[in-house]
Amino acid sequence: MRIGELAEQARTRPSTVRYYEERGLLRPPERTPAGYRDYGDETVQRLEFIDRARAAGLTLAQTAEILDIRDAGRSPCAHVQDLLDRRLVEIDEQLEQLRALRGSIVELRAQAAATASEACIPESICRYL
Amino acid sequence: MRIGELAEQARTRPSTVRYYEERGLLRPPERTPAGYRDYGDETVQRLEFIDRARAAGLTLAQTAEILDIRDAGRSPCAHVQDLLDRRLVEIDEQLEQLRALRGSIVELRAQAAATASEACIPESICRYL
DNA sequence: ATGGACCTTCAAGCATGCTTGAAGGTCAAG
DNA sequence: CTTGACCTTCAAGCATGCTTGAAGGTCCAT
Repeated sequence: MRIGELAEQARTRPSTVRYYEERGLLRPPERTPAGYRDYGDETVQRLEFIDRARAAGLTLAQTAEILDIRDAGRSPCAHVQDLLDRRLVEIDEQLEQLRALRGSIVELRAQAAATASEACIPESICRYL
Repeated sequence: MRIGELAEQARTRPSTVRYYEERGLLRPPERTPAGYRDYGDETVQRLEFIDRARAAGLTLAQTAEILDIRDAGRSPCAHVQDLLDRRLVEIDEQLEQLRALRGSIVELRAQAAATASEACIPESICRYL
């Protein structure tokens, strides 16, 4: 299978497939006599795995690590569990930051509403901030 | 006041101040005979405003817009209110996405826990994803 | 007059995940 | 034999908010 068909089956693009190869997520495939990349069906699964990893918020570097472990013949599950656990911590931190940011914006609005518009003098630029 | 002292008073750095000037958030200041930038005290307030805008999650481009309006002699408050309202919508969307992502990771973990480790075959790469 | 702290400009780098462009080779159909 | 779709490599661009580096000028104290 050539790169175009592979990309289509995995719902991505040739440029992305080449990029993944460059980043070490895909191993360099066989080549046809003309130099075209020639993939087997299993590469579709691999691209789908990469997509699931992405959907879980893992970086390409982390995904490459997982694939390297699998390619070395070992089970990446423990590593993946660890990555997901840490991702969960990060997500909770991000959630907390976003909630704090949301709170401060709401508060800014409340303060501005309670402030006479005359208070919005050039020196302070804007009473909303 | 030269750029180093300005940066110190506003708790930032000379390189940042120059960058803000380049991005249009600060107007080109006077220059000393030697060509050094020469700032007045009000620039400290302006840098502090930029920092508050950043803390509210506004981009430099948006902050520049606000400052342009103020520099044109008009009140940017209505615009700022609009920006903050839209920022709030964005934050809510991001919160929703993060919550969804969190949920799917938790679910992945639950599924993996319920799956025999034998199911973690090379073809599927990892039962966690 | 020399050292060091400060300033100048302009260009490029960082991180992430790709995409786009340039210049060119391959291959099947008409 | 030409057209067009597809492929190749390598380099650079995008977006954001800066930082860092190179090469050089200024200024004050010693």
